[in-house]
Amino acid sequence: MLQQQPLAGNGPSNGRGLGMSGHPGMHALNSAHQPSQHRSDGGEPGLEGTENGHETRRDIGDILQQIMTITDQSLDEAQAKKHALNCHRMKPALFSVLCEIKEKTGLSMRNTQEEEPQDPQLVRLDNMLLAEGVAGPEKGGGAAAAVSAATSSGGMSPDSSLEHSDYKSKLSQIRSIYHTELEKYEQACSEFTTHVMNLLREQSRTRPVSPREIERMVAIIHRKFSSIQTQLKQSTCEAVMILRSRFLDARRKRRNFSKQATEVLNEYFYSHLSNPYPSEEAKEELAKQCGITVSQVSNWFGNKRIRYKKNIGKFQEEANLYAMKTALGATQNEDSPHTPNSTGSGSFSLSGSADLFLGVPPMNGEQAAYQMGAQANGNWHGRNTPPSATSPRSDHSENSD
DNA sequence: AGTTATGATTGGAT
DNA sequence: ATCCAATCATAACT
Repeated sequence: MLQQQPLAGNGPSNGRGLGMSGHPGMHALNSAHQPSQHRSDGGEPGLEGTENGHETRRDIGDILQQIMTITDQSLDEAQAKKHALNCHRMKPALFSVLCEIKEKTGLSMRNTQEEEPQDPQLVRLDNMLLAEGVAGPEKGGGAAAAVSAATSSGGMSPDSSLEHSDYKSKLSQIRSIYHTELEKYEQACSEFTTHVMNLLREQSRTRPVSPREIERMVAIIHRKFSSIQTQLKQSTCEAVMILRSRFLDARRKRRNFSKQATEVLNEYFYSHLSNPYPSEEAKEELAKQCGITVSQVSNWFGNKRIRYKKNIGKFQEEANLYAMKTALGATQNEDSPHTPNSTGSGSFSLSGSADLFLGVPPMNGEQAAYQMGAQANGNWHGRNTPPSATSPRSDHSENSD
């Protein structure tokens, strides 16, 4: 490194070998391989000429030059050269000089305490995987907890154990993949680390490498590798999320509500036909009764309203049925219950109950009686809707699917 | 298989 | 935020 500074402004060198050939100080040395310059006595490129300081310096320069150009050589060449240099008499001296220089520049001590900031993303992924039961110590508990937590928010069907086991098996699949990949990763990481450490140890014979430095190098390697780890964790998280959405997205695995639940909902709907908009409390109550969520109740009423409105005729039978039920329930307390006659015209025997409105379905005659009842105090579907609500065929099929 | 029923979602309006 | 209307996706039925 101390040689590099003067080189900086030395443009026209060819780049390889750090442009050593252009160094003013090295210039003389460059010609050292000319046979006439060196080897004053036989083959030993040694310190023989102690009485001649000049020659010694040249020799050192020669060695340095060899070191610097070692990267330009083939592997075998370099290996041979390395060995030669290691056995060189000057080596210990040079080594100590390098150590000294290094000490002075303080490079070995710089940045020694670089606390790892613990990548927040990695932490988050770790937590997530832990929560999903993928990274945890034991399966079963974590996964089941995750599933039940998720289902509780999305409405649980009574017979979802099948889906749960399916989910669990898929999750454990992901889990095993994750673990094998993680293992592979760890193995590769440690392999590479030991490889680099060996290299460094090897190098420490020719250049000063403090154990601190090795430590740092290891840390750097780990940091680099951790991005791979992050990627693995991220894709695992994604897989889990996809799995979850696939299994928990009720839209994909739609289950009809239980008969009893639809019964309850329909009862409410038809007994509040004039204003079928349950309050928040009512929704909660209905949800509890039906074993579904409040939002499912809202969905149900939304669907019901629109479908009822669209084709009232179709729902007349159902409406009558529930009206009858309610009527029966309401008239049970009375002494003189009327016979609920569905064919009779105008059987308003149940007008006593709160919201009841029901007329009898005139099979062909549209919904005149109904609307009277329904609109009497609600008018909830009295908006300006397409006039022919009962004939949905009116719109030409424009399915561009 | 094709059709209907039905729960959920989406986009827009209020 | 809630509702409507259209639409999707699946269950249930024929």
